[in-house]
Amino acid sequence: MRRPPQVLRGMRDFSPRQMLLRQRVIDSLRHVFERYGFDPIDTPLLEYYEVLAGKYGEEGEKLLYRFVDHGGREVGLRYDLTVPLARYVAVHRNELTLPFKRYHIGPVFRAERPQRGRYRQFWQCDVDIVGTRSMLADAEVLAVWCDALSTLRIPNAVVHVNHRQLLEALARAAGVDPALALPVYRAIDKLAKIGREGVREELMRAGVEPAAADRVLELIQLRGEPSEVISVVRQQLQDDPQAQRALDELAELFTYLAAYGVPSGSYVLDLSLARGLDYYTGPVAEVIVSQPAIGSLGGAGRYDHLIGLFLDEDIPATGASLGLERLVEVVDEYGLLPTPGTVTQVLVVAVEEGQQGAVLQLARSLRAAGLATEVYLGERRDLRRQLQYANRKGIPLAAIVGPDEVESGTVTVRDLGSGEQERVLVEKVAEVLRARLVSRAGGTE
RNA sequence: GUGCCUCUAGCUCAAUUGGCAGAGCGCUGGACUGUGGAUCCAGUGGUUACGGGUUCGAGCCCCGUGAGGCACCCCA
Repeated sequence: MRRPPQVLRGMRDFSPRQMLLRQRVIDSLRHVFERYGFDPIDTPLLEYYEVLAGKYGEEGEKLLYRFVDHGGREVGLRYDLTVPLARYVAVHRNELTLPFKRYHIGPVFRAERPQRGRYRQFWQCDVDIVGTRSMLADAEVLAVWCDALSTLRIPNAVVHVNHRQLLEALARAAGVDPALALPVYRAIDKLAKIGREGVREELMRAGVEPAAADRVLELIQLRGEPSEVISVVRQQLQDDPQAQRALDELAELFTYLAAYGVPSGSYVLDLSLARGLDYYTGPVAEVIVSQPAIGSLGGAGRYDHLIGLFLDEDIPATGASLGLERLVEVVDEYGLLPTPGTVTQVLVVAVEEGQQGAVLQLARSLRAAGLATEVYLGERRDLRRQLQYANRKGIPLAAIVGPDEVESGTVTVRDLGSGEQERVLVEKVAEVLRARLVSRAGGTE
């Protein structure tokens, strides 16, 4: 037997069932996004390499797919949807009414080593608000996030919030130049994974004095009800004006978040949260889910100077991203969205070859009535084979036409799930099928 | 990008110290000429991921490549 070719590392095919599930998740997200007035946009998968270069930090840069096209252009596959948005805003600046709210759902590429929930091609689902510094925008983006997560009924998802400038204040508290603070952030971010002592060791290794390390540890261990954490940190960092400003912003953000009606249990202020992407400037957030050990479902944050890299003018922006594959992983794990293996709702079958004409005619009228209708196209069309096809494919209903039915102007409707069967007049078939589909859907929920 | 583990039929997995490559499920046909999913019977299944090496002999040992997984790094 001939060996079929493999797909590229970190890239996958999707079966009909998988695609139907992915589409359902995407549909839910789209509906949530649109309910807040975000409009869709799309951008090319390929950008000039220059557009992407220097936006993601040293580590991110290595993961960029980069090549020269046949015209000798240096190009790159998009790494996220945020930088393309910034480029889009720069290009279409004069057509946009600010604040500009858009959502964007599509594939991005990172040349990483694949793992569960981590692929080289994956989909991001982003909402962003461009053109306002107001914390109202940051709050709205997080409110949309929480709405999306609860719409999908994702269990145990918690939004961890922090502030970039608070992180820098921590680095200062540790006696490290903010510009050289990367190892400190890295250590801080591992708190949940390696624990207090682990972080302490790593801070020391980064050259932090023991006393400063203890002070940092004390701060990052604060987590929980935002207003309480904020007041404690406010005292601890009272000599740091930048930290005070960040705390003001966070206080405002959390006030709005509550006003948006986001349940207080779905987010925490977590001073140990660090995010790697270079472009973040203000509040940052991450959705973390405990159950499938998949890490974060999404990242969010304010980036007030990214768009300015493409323009003379600096335009502030904030946004949030969800990873489709990781959402689907959770949805799968908990069976949150039972998905059929086919879109087909009805198979119209002929008992004998003589009824084939009647079958095609019935199929046509069922399609006109809006039902996803199939006829069996195989060469051997005995009844058994056709029902077997319906069963294997997961088609819920069959409409059977035989000599008796033709003679009496009826159709036999068979429910493949229950095995129930009834004879109905041709004119009523669509109605009866629809009723059965509804009761099925109602029954399985 | 670094380290470790894995790869046997479409799927899930067996195969003694290196000695003829197996089972269940699936699939095909039949028991069943107007009824799928149950049961029974029969049949179909393989370059052991790919390429090389050692050996009288390799699924098993060695090297390389590819893919998957775990950790690191980083992140969605």
